[in-house]
Amino acid sequence: MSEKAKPAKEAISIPGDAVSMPTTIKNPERIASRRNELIEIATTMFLDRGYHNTSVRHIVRACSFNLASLYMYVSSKEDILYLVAQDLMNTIAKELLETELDAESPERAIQTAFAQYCRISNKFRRQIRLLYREVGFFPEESRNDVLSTVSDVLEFFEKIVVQGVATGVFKDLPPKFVALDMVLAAHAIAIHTRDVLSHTSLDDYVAFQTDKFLTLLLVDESQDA
Amino acid sequence: MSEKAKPAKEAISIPGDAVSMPTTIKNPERIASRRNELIEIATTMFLDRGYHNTSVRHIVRACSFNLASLYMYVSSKEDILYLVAQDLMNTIAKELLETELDAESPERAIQTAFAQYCRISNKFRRQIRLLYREVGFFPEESRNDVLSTVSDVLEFFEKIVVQGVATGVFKDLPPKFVALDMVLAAHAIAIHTRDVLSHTSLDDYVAFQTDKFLTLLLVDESQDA
Amino acid sequence: MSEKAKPAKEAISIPGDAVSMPTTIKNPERIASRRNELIEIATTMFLDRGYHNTSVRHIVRACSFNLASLYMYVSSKEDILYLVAQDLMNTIAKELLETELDAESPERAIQTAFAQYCRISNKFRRQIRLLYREVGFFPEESRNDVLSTVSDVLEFFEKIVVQGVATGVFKDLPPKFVALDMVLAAHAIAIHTRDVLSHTSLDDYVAFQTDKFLTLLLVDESQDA
Amino acid sequence: MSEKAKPAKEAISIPGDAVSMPTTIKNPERIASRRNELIEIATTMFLDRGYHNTSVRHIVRACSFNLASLYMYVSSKEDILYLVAQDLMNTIAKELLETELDAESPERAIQTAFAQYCRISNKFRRQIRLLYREVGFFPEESRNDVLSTVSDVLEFFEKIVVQGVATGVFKDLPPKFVALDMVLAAHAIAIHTRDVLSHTSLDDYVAFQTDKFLTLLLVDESQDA
DNA sequence: CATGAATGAGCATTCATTCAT
DNA sequence: GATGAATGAATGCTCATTCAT
Repeated sequence: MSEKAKPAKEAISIPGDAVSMPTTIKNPERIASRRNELIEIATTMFLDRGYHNTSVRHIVRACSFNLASLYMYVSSKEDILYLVAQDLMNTIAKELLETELDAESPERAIQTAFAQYCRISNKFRRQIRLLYREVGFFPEESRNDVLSTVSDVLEFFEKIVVQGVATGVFKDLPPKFVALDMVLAAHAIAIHTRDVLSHTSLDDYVAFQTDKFLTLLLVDESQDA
Repeated sequence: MSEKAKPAKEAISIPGDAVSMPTTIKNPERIASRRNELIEIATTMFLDRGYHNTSVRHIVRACSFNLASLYMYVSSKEDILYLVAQDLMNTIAKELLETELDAESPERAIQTAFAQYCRISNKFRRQIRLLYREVGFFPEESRNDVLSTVSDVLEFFEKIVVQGVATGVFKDLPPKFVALDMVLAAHAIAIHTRDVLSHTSLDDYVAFQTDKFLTLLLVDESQDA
Repeated sequence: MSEKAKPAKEAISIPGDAVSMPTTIKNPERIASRRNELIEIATTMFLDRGYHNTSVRHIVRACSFNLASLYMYVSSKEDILYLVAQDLMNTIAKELLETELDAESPERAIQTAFAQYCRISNKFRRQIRLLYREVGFFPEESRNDVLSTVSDVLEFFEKIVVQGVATGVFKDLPPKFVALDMVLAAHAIAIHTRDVLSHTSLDDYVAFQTDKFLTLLLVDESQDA
Repeated sequence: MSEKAKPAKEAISIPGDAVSMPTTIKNPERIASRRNELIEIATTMFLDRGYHNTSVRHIVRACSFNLASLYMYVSSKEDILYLVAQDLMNTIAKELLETELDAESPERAIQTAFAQYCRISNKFRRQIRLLYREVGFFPEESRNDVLSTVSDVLEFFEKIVVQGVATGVFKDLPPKFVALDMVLAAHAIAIHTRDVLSHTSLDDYVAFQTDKFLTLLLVDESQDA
């Protein structure tokens, strides 16, 4: 590499590029920056008013470019939703998947991971609500793409369970169901905020759920003693 | 009650009456029948095409009355959604609340109630999805009204847990959280159909969840002996 | 018929009714009057600027109703063109078909009919140009419908030729081709106005063409004697 | 001519040069080649989708240069249509004008010329339809320019007639009208394809028309015998 | 009480064209 | 000369809602 080479070139990730979203624009950095602006603005608006109550005009009014330009970076309103959803899922999943787990103890791994995902669910409450609401309107392909990130999250928990079972620390319960249970318990913070938080604190809820999962998973505790 | 009073008066329940939904129409039976027709027709359409892709014109085309008349019985498109949501929640809650439970055994009561609610969630998958999606857009008052029925469902489970704890059959776990867990586990059938049903049957899922809840709730049987 | 009956009821002809152009409007007279207004205004504009350069907004600005109302009487911009084309063709064909012909003499019938159609073609020059231009853009069904009126015109001439041939006054030439020739010669006044009128008068042109057709058609008179 | 002058200078004919079509570009060969590329590509598209349904973007996507460059060689979308129309007319006229005629016999000349133009009209059906449709929208100057080529075609026939009349082979009919008749009869193959071809073959039509014109033109055949 | 007809405001999208580089 | 990117203005059409009758 020469010193003058743009070393961060690889760092530019173009939103929507994964699933081939066609553009006449040549400069990838420009695409990235325009789409990112779009994502930021549209996310807020979709969160505030919902996808269907937000017009493209409304979005673009808050952008640094104009309506016709918008259509140089996305090819439909749905594309914007897709961009937003993908970004949301990525942010959420990334924050979870970066969590450092205790490789020695599945028990502690579960505790850490679940606590982390609860924290994330709490932080991204509205985003998760948006995803629950609007992903259903996606066409096949995009929906699958977005849901694949949900699968990543599920797998993250699944793997911990599988490892726990493999090392004899956890009972032999179906890992998929256990993982789903955990994800749901965390999502409930976003989706059923009232029911979760009206009577106690978030910490209490997380503590209860953690206890529950460990009780279920850990092999006979009485024998541990 | 005057002699001239219509004795069946109580039998007429006017949809939407709970939460003030103003009308200039005097005859309550007319209101009830019009609104019921509306609910029936709109429900199908919202389920098929979604709320936002269904136009008021489209709805009214299938009704026995006309567009202008519709606005004598509801005051906006949102009102129709509210009517539909309320009806859906009532149907679902009613079907659960009618379940006959074994008053003697909280264990069997839980089994019955949970199995029943899973059956309901499976039967009303699309309806539950519709509710999850659209209720968030309701204004305060209507949302609370619809969600109060969710509370009824939660309480139904809560009471069983409370009773089980009271009779010493169940461990002393927070009943609200346990109830929420159960409701979520059932809703997952509707909301996360793929994840729940792709690898096993509904029965397996229900069995797993039932086991889980009983394991959690029942006081250590081995020590009882 | 009672005296109070609306005797002219049958007289209301709804433009576009022949080919089923759906409407939510119930009152047929209203449909007729709205569509007629539309036809009158759109015809002028299509004539002035062409179909593609005339926007629905532009048309409706000159109407007594508004954009949304327009779409209660037609279902697309194309429908307007169809209405206009149909009306043009009907006007033209009607004016021709009403011509009283000398039933005794095919020779005089041809003279009268052709002269009349030349007069019409001259009067409706721009309309004929419009039809030539835009009919090609119609979808199958409407095009056939409009072209069927052209066939009526062709048949009008064809019948005269056939009768002339049958009575031995005309030579046995293919009537379809002869009729087409006549129609084309008349249309040329509209389509090739420059070439037709730049060097002589319309009368000269008509006289030339009439002579031509009679020369072609009439069986050798000199030999008859 | 200087020695350095490009000797083939005269060979480069710049499309659109006849009628002032301004350009900032200096190199005439470049203009010619760009415009020719444009003509080739746009012709296909106009033929396939019509002028109004073809966007400048669509055209340029198939070109070797880009949108902004296009506007260095033409100054509007209409210019492209003009270029195309001019080229179409030239191609058609050239193919006719190259026809070798029997200088001795006006009769055979007419036969050959008309047959040839019918062949051309059949070959270029869609092109002729395009011209009929769109030329009317041209502004004065360009229309005249395009129509002057039509005049060339008319004159081609006119001259034969004039010569026939001059040599006493043809009757003294107005040559302009006869020529127009012939051109129209040929164009009918393109414009009234259905009516011309639905009942017989092209050859029959041409034969009929040829007979017709000869019957009209040739001086008293009975006396020839 | 019912309804036929109307409408203002809005929608997503596309266009021909221009200009800074 | 070439081109990537931008943009103002318009397009056809639909919507929820209202009123005169």
